[in-house]
Amino acid sequence: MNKQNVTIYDVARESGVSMATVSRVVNGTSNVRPSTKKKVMDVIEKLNYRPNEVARGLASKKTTTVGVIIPDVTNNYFASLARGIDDIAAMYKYNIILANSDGKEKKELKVINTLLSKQVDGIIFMGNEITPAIRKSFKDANVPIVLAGSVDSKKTVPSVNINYKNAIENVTSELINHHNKKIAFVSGDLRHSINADHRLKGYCDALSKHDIQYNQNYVFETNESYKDGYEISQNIVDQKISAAVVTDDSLAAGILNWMTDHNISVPDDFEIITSNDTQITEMTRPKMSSITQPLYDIGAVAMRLLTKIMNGDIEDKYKENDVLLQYGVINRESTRK
Amino acid sequence: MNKQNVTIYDVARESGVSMATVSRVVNGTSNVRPSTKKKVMDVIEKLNYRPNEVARGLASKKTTTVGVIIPDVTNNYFASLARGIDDIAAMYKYNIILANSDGKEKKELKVINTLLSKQVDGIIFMGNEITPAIRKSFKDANVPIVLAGSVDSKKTVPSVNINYKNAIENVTSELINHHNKKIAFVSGDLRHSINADHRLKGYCDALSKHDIQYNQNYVFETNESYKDGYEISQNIVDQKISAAVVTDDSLAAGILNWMTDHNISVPDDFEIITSNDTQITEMTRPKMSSITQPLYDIGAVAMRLLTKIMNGDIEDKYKENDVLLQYGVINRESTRK
DNA sequence: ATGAAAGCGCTAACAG
DNA sequence: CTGTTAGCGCTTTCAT
Repeated sequence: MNKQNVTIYDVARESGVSMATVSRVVNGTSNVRPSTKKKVMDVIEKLNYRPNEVARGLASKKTTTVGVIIPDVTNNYFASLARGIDDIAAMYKYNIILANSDGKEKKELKVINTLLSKQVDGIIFMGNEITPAIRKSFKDANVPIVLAGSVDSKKTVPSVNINYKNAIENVTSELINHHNKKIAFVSGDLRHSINADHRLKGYCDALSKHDIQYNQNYVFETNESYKDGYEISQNIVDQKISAAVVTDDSLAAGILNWMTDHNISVPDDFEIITSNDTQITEMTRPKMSSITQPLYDIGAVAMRLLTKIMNGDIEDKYKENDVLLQYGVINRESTRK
Repeated sequence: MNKQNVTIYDVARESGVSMATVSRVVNGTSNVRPSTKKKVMDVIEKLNYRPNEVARGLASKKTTTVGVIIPDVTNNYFASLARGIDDIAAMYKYNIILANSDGKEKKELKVINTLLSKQVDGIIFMGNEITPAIRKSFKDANVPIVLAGSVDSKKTVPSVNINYKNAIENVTSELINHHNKKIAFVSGDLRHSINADHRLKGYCDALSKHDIQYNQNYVFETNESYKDGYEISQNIVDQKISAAVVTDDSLAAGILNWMTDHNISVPDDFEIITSNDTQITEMTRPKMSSITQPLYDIGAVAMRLLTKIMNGDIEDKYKENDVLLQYGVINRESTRK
C-alpha cells in the first residue's frame, strides 16, 4: 500500500546505484552491466516503481502523446479514422489526447492551443476545413501536424486522404451510364474545400465528359444528417431527378428510407450511391452501394506519417506530403447492375 | 517566429517582476495589484506566452487530464458515452487521453498502467467486465476511477448506468403481453456480469412472473455484431421463436434484416426489441423498438462524478456511488402495438 | 502584494 | 560502465 509514489531516487538508493543508472536501465539506453541491471530491475519490481512520465516529459521535452482533433467521435466516419490513429499510436508507444471540435473553428483553435500547452509531440487534425486562422496556428506550432481524411486547399500541411474528385467522378459516370439524365449531388457544406473543390468538381467533370448540362438545382447542400436526407427527398423527387450521389452515409440512408417510405423503388426508380462505406451501408434495405474508403488505414497511415516526421525520419517535411490511398466502389443494392 | 518557447521566466524579466508574480496572475490565485497584473498580462500577450502544462503538472501534481478507457470508439454506444465524457471534461478544463482496449483484460491492464504513469488525475473506465486483476489495479491506483455504462459485480467502484435488469424485464414482459410464448434473449458474452447478472436476470424474472418456463435454448450468446445477428436467425426461426430481446443494436439489425430477407414479416410474424437506441434503430426498415438510454448523459454524469471526487467534493467516496439514470422504452415498428 | 528559493522526478551532458 | 550535476518550467511555502 505504498501511498507515496516511489521515485527514481528511491530505486537508486534501495539498489545502491545512482539515479542515472536507474534511468539507464529504465530507458534501455547505453550499456549497464548485466548484474547491476538485474539488481535495479529487481528493486523496481519490488518497489513497484513506475516512471513519472510528466517529469520525464519535462526533462526530455518529449511527452509521447499526440493530440487528435476530431469533429465528433460519434460520427462513424471519424471514429473509424480515430481507431486507426490510436492503434498505430499505441504501436509506437504514443498516447492520444482526443478532443471533439464539432468542426467549429473556434473550438478547433482553442483545442490546438491547449494541446500545444500540454506539449504534445504532434497533432493529427480531422476537420472540414483548414481556415486561414487554423493554418496560421499550425504554422506557429512547433510540432508536426498531419491531416487525416481532411483536405487543405492550400496544401500547406501533410495529409492522407483518397482522391475524392476521382471517386465522385467515377460513380457519377456510372450513374450516367445507367441512363440517368438528372442526377442529384447531395453534400455537406459547399464552403468546404473537400466538397466544393474536390467532390463537386468530380461531379461536374463527369457531367461535362458526358455532355450533360450542369444544373445548380440538382446540387443539395446539407448538414450531412439522416434527417436532412429525409427532408430534402421530396424536393429531389419533385424535380424528377432519378439518381443521387451522396457524400455521407447517414445522409444517404435518409434519402433511401424516404424513397422506400414513399413507395419509390430503389434502385428501380431511383439510384443512390454513397461515399463512406460505413457499417450502415449494410444495414439499410436495400443495402447501399458506395465508394469504399480504407477508413481505418487513413487514420493509421496518418499516424504513421506523423511518427516519421516527429522522428525526423523524413528528409524534407515541407515537401509534397499528400498521400492518397486507394479507393474503390462497391455495388450493393441501391444501384442497378 | 519565436522558435524558442517563451517561459515564465521570460515574461517575469520582461515585465520586471518575479516569476512568482507571473505565476499568480496566470493562475488567478491570491491577490496581485491591478496595475502589475495588467503589466504582466500585456507582456504575456506580447510574448505570446503559453504556460507549459507539463512543468505545471510536475510542480503541482495535477495534470488536468483524465484517462478514458474504451473498448472501441468505433462502437456507437461507447462513442456516445465518450462524447458526453469529453464535453463535460472540457467544461471543467480537463483533457482526455482516450485508449481503446477492445475489452481485453490484457490491454486494459496495460493501458491503466500507462495512464497512471502519465499521472492522469482520474480515470473513466468503460468495459465489459471488471475482472479481479482490473479491480486490483483500480485499488492500487491512487487516483479516482468511475465506470461509465459498465458494471462492477462487486460494486467496488463508483459507476453510472441504467437499471439494465428492470429495463430488460420491462420489454420482455411487453413481448409476453403480446402473446409471444417463445421469446429469445440474444446477448453478448454471458460471462460478463452486465449480461448474466443484470439483463438475463431481467429476462428470467419476466418469464417467471408470467409463469413461462425458462428454456436455455432460447438464450443466444454472441459477439454482438451485425453478422452474428444475421447468422443465428435461422436457428431462432427453426425453434419457432416469435420474438427477441436483444442487447445490442447492430446485433438486432442483423436479426431484423435476416427476417426481412427471408420474408418473415416484422413485427407481424416476429417481434424485436433492442437495447441501446443508437442511430441505427431509425435507419432500419422497419425501425426498431428499443430501450432508450441517455447515452450521452451516462458519459457526462460519469465525468461530472469524477470531477467531484477529484475535487474532494464528495464526503465519502467509498460510499455507495452507483448512480442509475432513467431509461425508457420506445415502440417503433419492430414490435406490435 | 511580491520576491527568493526550494523542489517536483527525471534526463542528459560531462567526467572518470 | 557508472556517478555527479545541472537543469526542464512551473508551483509553493516562507519571508518581507
